[in-house]
Amino acid sequence: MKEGITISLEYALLSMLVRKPCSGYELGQLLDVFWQAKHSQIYPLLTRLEQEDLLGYEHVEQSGKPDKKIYFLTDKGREHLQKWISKPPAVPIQRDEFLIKAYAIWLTDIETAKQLFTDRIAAFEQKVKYREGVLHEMEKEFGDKMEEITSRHFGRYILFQRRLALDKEEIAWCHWVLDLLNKGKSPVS
Amino acid sequence: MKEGITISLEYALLSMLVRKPCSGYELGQLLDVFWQAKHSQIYPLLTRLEQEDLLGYEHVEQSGKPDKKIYFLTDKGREHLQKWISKPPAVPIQRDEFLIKAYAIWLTDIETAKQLFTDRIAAFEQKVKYREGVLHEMEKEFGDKMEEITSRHFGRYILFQRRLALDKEEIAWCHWVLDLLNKGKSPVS
DNA sequence: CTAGGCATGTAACTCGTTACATGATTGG
DNA sequence: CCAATCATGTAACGAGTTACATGCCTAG
Repeated sequence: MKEGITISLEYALLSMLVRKPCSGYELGQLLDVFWQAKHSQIYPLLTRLEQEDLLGYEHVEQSGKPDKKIYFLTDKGREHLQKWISKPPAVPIQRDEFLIKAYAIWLTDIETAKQLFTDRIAAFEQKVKYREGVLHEMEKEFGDKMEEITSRHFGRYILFQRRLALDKEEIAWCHWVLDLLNKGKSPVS
Repeated sequence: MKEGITISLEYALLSMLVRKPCSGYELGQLLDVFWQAKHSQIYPLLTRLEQEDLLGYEHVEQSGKPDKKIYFLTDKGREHLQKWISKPPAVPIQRDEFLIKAYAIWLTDIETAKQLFTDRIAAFEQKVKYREGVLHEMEKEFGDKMEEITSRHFGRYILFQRRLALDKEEIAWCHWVLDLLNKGKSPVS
């Protein structure tokens, strides 16, 4: 009893920690590529996973900064994660307010519409820059070793490549929409 | 007081209904392009929005099928939505278990990894087919009228184009990963 | 004859966010 | 001096899911 309360975040944490030990704080940041969670959800969950012996931790004292707990995966945790991977994944969900606004964009004037899309482009260009930076760092550090499935950096590498491609596609789409908006505006033909 | 409890789903419903009146059941299906919600969340919300005079509804009797309520947007609802559109959208979130599995894929054997990605491709090819079908229907029905921002179908059109492009990009990425997996496997060089 | 689609609703629960709480250090 | 970063935690609430409930019709 009490077992089996799933929670995908649980596996998200395990999959991060199997690559390298992290503090809860660090996990909150790294998680962002494929899952979003606030620290208020992460910390209690880490405590629970530690109590279930899926994780262990080491207390690290720091000078000038608060102390931290570095969590690592136990053998039990590794097995737990491994068994889960081959099971069929749940259907993906995406919640993006921008898309609702885009759906109802015909209600607004062209200027407001353009503003929304140019802001979107700016935001995504920031992301692209950041992803490219991370990928550049990874390449410097690991070379094409991470292109091998046996590398513990393989997963992170392919996910950053995916996000990058998707973000670029989103930008391209925004430009396409902006072109449509401009076409409608011009009083030519 | 009591005002301002946000909920993006509220605006998702309004933006659907401003295009055309729908039943709660229908909304649940149409919503899928940009927001996912179960009927147990939709029905009570529709009731609330109706009580707040943002929506009205008409009771429609059907033969062979259960009766239904066709909801429509009131002027107040339209204004409410319009005001919201120009405000900066919340940061998007995506939760996809597959990505967690992809992150930890290096833990598994190559066959399991391949299976995961080929299943993903199959699922997304289904989606692409469906989106293309919908776009085809839209083109037949409205022609390039929907490429104009003043058309009430503009939003739906651009969102389907977006989803289609993104799904295709996802498939391309999966193939790229499969290539990497095959490279590692072949005992050539 | 039974599984699935149409159609609406409520109750109980879990997942996830916001707000509260603390505190030292660094950069503008 | 104020904001941000590092670092961890709890409490209260809101958002979203699962399960319960009903009932008729159609296709395999």
